[in-house]
Amino acid sequence: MKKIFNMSNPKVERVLADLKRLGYRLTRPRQSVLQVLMEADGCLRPEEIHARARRYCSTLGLVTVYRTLSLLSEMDHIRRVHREDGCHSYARTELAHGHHLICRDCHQVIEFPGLDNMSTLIDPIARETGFLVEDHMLELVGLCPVCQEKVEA
Amino acid sequence: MKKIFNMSNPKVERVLADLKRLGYRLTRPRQSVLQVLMEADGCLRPEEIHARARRYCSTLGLVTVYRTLSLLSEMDHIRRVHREDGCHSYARTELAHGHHLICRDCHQVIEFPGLDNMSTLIDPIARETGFLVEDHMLELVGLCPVCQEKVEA
DNA sequence: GACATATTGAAAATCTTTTTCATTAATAAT
DNA sequence: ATTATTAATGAAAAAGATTTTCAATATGTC
Repeated sequence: MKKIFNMSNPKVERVLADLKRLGYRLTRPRQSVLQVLMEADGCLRPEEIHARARRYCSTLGLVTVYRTLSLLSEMDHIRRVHREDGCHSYARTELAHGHHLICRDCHQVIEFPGLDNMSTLIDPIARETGFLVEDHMLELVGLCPVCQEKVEA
Repeated sequence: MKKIFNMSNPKVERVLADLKRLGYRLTRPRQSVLQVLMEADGCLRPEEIHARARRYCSTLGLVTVYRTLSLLSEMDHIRRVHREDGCHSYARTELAHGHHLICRDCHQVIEFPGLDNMSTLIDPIARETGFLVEDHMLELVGLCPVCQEKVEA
């Protein structure tokens, strides 16, 4: 299938090429979910992704959204973010990589650097405890500047 | 109601006193859940807590486990820990406080210090982004020494 | 364009967690 | 101790999120 969007987004292109490379089909439902994820500047819940992606593929089912999220996660093009309520959100790896700052009001996600500091934090702990640390998750939750004003107003 | 355990656990005692102070009743179901949480050295899922606490209170329902977990969380005697699969586990605050190191195999939780380092990590980020950081969550996931050997064996 | 089959959507199933509500039991008053 | 008050409980049902099943569909290949 040909691409369904006229204005090609380089991020989308890259993932499509990768899907193709691995032998996956470039279906309309997949492209619609991908497009939504790549044009978003924050993390989205499966339900939100479904709603938005329907604008590009009206027959899209929620199940396919889950399946696509799972596929894209495995390929590490998106990352799963844990929400306080126990559900999950997803954001493109670029945003979710490393650590993130999540606005509890607008759900905007900002990535921040600090990976170097992390290993200085983690290494001594690993040494002391004998743990083999395979992964770490740091999430800061708070209010972004815009939502702070909303609260004050 | 009188305490249901002969050997009193000081951690349990302290929470019971606090419950009493706040006007909550010291019921057998509550005491059984509390006992399980305070004698555990790791984090447990509601289902596991239910299974274990039934040994002390055979009529205990899962619903009451959830209600008690929610109450004890609010009182900050236990903390909720996010699991990779999206479910939650609970551990007494003593264990869960600050940051934790979770063994992905045996689910043991080890607390580690490093809170001081955290604010040196967080403060500059808050300054740069304008975010009001209200909470942070750092979880390290890996293999504890015992489970590392199990894998190698 | 036709074929083989990966992918899809809908419905049903799972699983965790919450809500509802009549019953039970802890506490305080007697 | 007995009784009254009402917080707390358990069972069942509801609510959500996510996964599985399966027949129908659409993609990439020949």
